[in-house]
Amino acid sequence: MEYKHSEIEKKWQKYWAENKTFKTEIDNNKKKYYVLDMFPYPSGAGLHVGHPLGYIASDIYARFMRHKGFNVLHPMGYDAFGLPAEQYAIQTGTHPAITTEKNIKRYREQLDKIGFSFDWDREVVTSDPKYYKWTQWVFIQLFNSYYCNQANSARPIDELVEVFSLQGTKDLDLACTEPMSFTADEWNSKSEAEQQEILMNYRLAYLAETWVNWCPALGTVLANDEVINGLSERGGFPVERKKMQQWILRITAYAQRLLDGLNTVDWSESLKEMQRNWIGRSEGATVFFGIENHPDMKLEIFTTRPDTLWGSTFMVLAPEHDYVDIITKPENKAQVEEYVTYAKNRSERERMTEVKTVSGVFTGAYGINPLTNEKVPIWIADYVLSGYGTGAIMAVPGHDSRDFAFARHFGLPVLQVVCAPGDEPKDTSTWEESYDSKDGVIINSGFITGMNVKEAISTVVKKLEEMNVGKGKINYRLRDAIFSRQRYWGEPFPIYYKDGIPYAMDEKDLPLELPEVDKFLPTESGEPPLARAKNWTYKGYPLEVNTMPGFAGSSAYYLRYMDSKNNNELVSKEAASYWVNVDLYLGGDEHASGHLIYSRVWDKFLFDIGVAITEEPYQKLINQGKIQGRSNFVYRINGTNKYVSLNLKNDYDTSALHVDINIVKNDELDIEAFKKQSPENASAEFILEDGKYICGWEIEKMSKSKFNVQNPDDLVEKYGADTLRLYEMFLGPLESHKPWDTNGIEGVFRFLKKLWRLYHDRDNNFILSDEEPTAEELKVLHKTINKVETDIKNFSFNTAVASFMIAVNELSELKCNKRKILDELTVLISPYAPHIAEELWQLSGHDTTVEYAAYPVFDAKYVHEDSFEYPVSFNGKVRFKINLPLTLSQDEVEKIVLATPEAQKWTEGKEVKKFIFVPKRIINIAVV
RNA sequence: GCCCGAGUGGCGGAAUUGGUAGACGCGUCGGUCUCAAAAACCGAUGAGGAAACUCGUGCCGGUUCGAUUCCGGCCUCGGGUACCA
Repeated sequence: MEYKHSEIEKKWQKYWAENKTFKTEIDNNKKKYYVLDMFPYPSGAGLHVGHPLGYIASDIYARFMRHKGFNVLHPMGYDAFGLPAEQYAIQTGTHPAITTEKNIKRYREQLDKIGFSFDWDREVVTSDPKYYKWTQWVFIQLFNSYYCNQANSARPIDELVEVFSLQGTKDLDLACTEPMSFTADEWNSKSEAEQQEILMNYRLAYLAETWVNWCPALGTVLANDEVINGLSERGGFPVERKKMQQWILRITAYAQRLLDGLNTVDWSESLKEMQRNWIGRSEGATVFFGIENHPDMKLEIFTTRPDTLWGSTFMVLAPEHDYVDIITKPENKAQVEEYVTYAKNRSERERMTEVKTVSGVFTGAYGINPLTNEKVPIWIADYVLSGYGTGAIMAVPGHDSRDFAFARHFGLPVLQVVCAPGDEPKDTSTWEESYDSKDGVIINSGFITGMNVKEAISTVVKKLEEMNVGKGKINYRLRDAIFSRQRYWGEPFPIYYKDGIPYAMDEKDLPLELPEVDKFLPTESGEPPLARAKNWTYKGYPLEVNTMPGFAGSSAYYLRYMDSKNNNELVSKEAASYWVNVDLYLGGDEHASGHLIYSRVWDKFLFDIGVAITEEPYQKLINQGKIQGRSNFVYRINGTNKYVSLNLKNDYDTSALHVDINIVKNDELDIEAFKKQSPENASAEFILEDGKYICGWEIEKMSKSKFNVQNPDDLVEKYGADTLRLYEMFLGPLESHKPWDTNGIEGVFRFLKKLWRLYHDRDNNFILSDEEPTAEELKVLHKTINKVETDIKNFSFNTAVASFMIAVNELSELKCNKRKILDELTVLISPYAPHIAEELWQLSGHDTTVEYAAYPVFDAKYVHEDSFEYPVSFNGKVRFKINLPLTLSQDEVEKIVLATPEAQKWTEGKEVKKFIFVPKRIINIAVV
């Protein structure tokens, strides 16, 4: 009568491993399906129950699709480069490779216990030279490429060299750092060093001096997505702006394609929106203003509202703008310098928190509006950012809230040039806010007066272009990605310096392995740790001492899984053509502006150079919710060693203390276990309610210090992997964030015991009846099959678990232990609880015939007792039995079924809305 | 501020295109078995009411024979983002 989960689970895990049950090969007779999890960073803390949530869901889907006859690729690996192992190395001297290997081993043990159907033969580890050889290879390709805006594709840099030597920059539209223009003759007369410097302006991986996010505490620079509110994402340390020479990826070249691609993928609307915001496309125009007393200079500004040119009453430069020194009048110099110094010394964080403070200073200079020839004062203010647009704006206080606040603060004039539809122009001195809306009619604006805003914008842009004082322009918020880290534990750059000029290593010399160093710290002169390595040279030239950032190794790993053992190519044409891209990708939404952007850029680049087959790497993406911690508290009466139960604590003066959730069950404290925890606890006294000590609880982040970390191994040991799998799914919708709470796990465990008992007698002998199931029993089965399949397809894994429970309850009530029911039930449940399913399947023997049952759905009227009618859909009572290949989709099955004489006879004269198909015997579980 | 998302019993959460709100599980209460406990099983469990019945899906209003679902206006809580011109 006993369900021995640990015996069963060990047996099947061993069987799967020994038989390589889940090993996947290219099979052109089967349709492919690629299920991928975001691979984990193997941290020293091991897995907690939050990690497997997504893995369980993807495993269920992978197993389900295998049953459906697909050739499923479901790999796993490790994102193994990262800060924690390096910081541990700095503290202890242990090489990060050793720490990483140890952690990976632990992760693997933990993962294996949960019974995942990963093809471990395809495992990748980003810190393995065999793997990062290809990360370095991609970097070389990026270095050797430029982006042609006309072709909208990356191209080999050699091609550009040839073009330059023939026509210079004439007729070219290239993604670049700074616009350049030169003739073929000029190019040809330049030295090697000069030419290389120019090429750097166009390479997709380039070296440049820029403002970076420098984190002194971590001793490295960070990418924009690694900085949150002015603090480092990892560790929460302050981040400063600093000008440094860094490797950068020209991801902005792909901005538009990143945006367009979002329309072709099946991602959640919120995630797509996050990416759209991060890319931040805005359409507008650049306009050249004249500068009084500087006839040879033009001040370029960017605006999204060229229609408001007549309403511009002043201009603003960012404090870092190059023109500040040049145009400032001598009498304003002192004030301007003071302001620039003030602005420079404000940290990013201060600047962010003091957004509402208006500050600025007048330069004494005037700009000249190219359309109106009006003179407008030029100010300096830090609400204009040097990094966006041109670092200079024309201020239109009447129609921009920030300009409005500035104008009011400094008493600058406000003009109205747009009028709300159906409204009369109003005296701007009475305005309390600007009219920012684009819905309106232009007034007081020369030749565009009377037009609507949209019309006016295009008319002005046309005019600006005619007059050669501006042009239409699209700006993106997206910035190029800083790609250097001053760290040891990352991929070395395959770059060496000859006379200070960077060159890519020969591909055949890859991988460039990480060198040994005596310490994992920067050198005394502040150079990155790799500068400590002896003989860190290539062909006698010094090698790059920075390493690549965390996102390097994770940007193309999905391609590598397709062909992970291939030592000659990142991925073979054959493998890439068969597997194409990821059909289902599961992971957290914290990667929206990092990994999921970089990875898409790499894929597009690899597509451009003919390695990847599609432009989008991840077709469908699901963000599983984070599992939060649920802490338990005990209440100690202040100044005593007495603890009072939750509902009585208001009668006392108490302090809440975290208590280890592992000694609390359903919020009831295990007093004996508590006493054993420490000598102090041993003498504790308790004030109980109803003979129990009830703990309080709160939702917090899962962390060791809060004693609320739930380790999956303990649960697997106690309840088994099948219970854990079912319970994690049962917890709630996959995508919502939810606290971990073991309060309900017993219910799921009970369900599995019940399932086991359905086919076992009191002495734990397997019992099975060969009788034909009754109509009632079949109804239970088919209802469940239908519901569970629909749920899995909708990724509604929690409701599917409920259906299993209902089915087993009903079958228990019917005392049904029929073979036919068991066979199908086992297959159905196996994605969720594979171990028990395998065991029951084996005990019962199997049958692999495939048969579809088709239920026509038609409209009918339901007559309510209150005598009104409403339409409903009913499942038809007639059903078809047709033997068809498993690989067919529902649509294909429908087509075939509808063509049969049987179906035509039945559907005659009836309005059949759709058919529901239930594949009966699905497939042998283990041996795929 | 802006952009998303969500508010349903004591708790986690269910409810095809509007159609018996609260599936399933936890907890609680009662019972069976037992010397007893554990395990297991059975029953009850949104609120009020003896009952018939009434009220109930954040709040207010609307559409409808009928609204958790659709529309308008608010409130609250999450998440993202932030002087992007």
